[in-house]
Amino acid sequence: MIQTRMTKQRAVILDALRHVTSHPTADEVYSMVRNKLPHISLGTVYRNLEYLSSSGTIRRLERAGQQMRFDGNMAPHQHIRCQGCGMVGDIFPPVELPACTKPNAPGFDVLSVDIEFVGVCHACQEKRQ
Amino acid sequence: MIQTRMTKQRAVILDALRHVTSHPTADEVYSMVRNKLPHISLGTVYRNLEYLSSSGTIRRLERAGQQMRFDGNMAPHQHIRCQGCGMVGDIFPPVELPACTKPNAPGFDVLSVDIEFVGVCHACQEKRQ
DNA sequence: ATGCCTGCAAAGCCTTTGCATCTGC
DNA sequence: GCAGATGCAAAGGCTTTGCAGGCAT
Repeated sequence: MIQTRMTKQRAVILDALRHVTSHPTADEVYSMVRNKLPHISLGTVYRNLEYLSSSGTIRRLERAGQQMRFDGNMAPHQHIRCQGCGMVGDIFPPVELPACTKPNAPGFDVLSVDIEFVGVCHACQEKRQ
Repeated sequence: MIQTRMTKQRAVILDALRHVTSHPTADEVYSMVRNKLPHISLGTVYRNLEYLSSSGTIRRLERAGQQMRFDGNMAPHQHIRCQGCGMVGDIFPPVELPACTKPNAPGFDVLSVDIEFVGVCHACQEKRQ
């Protein structure tokens, strides 16, 4: 990617993500930034989220079957996802596998581990009672 | 869900998943079973995969912003996903977090951990050279 | 015989993309 | 000025769903 220009749209999107801990979806980012940029398009939001995440400025949380979510916090941490509503919370500090862990993965070169927790948020717990 | 009938379609889908270690996507399952049931519809495949996974007969792998994949192997194991092509391999035995691990997840009741590895499969390694 | 299940096709949802225009550098 | 970026809208890919008929129990 050759994109380098800090346009108004990109700056506002990045700023919005950094001032929030809610791990918003693309359309949530879209409505967040429309307060400041009423004419921004959803396509632009997607293009910037794609650029920012693949350049390592933000994190993309991707789970198939659900929407992608984005995180402006680059400090090392993990996530927990609510089984009921999909809401994502932060786990800090991150938990680690024992240092000596070597997964048995024939046919692959292991690059990294991805640890995510599954839980129920308080709002969804109340709904269940 | 009230579905209980072992239809020909459901039996063939389940059988196909159990005789394969490739973690196929829904459309891969579709083409696998069309050998035996040429007139099966993709909708039926999706409905059965949904039923079988939510009844705990098969596993649904939903991670990484790609298509859902399905796994007929219910023995405890983990997965590694190729960064390049999305292929999924098995990790056996599963690696574990230290028994005393308690993630700091304010606002959530933790239910489980989801550990997945990221790597590169041999085919994709050769492409990169 | 009943109502769960299927095939077909259309719709839904999220995301990507083509194109003309605009703008940061 | 020019290539990168935008807005708009259409298209794309995967998944779900409505409906009428079919089949397992």
